[in-house]
Amino acid sequence: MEIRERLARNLRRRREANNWSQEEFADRAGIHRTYVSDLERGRRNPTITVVEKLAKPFGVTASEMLA
Amino acid sequence: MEIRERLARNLRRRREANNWSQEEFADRAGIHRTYVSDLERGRRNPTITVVEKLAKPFGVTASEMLA
DNA sequence: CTGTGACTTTTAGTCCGTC
DNA sequence: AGACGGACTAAAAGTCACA
Repeated sequence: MEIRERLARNLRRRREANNWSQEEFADRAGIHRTYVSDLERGRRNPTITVVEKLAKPFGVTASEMLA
Repeated sequence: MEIRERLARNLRRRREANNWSQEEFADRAGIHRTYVSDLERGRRNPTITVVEKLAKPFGVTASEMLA
């Protein structure tokens, strides 16, 4: 699943760029810690509203998270 | 739900630009006709793999469908 | 051709952990 | 700090008959 990989890499890259742990990011994004872990490993197929939540702490759009 | 609206409009706009009925587009995308109807009215919260399916017939990326 | 309600199956997403 | 598992609930996937 190509697109999941792309999201996974974007997420991890941006989170590490901000020096946030998965847990800290999860809190900021309002999602669960274990879910962030799964997403970064491309194990999940999130909905677009979740992608929007992921985008918010970075101040980017959902579209950019999938680019 | 902001992002669902954005997807809905992009989808309808692009489908009509190609002069495809919902049914014809559904066939091309490999999803059900009524699901397309729901999506264009913002009634569904699709996963990113569905967004990818929607993007394919237009030859664009999933990211562009959410832009 | 498209909208809609109802429906069943599948999976998204949470929460408890351990390694 | 993060990977990973099990069990659970909420919601999405996917389809249909009919307006």
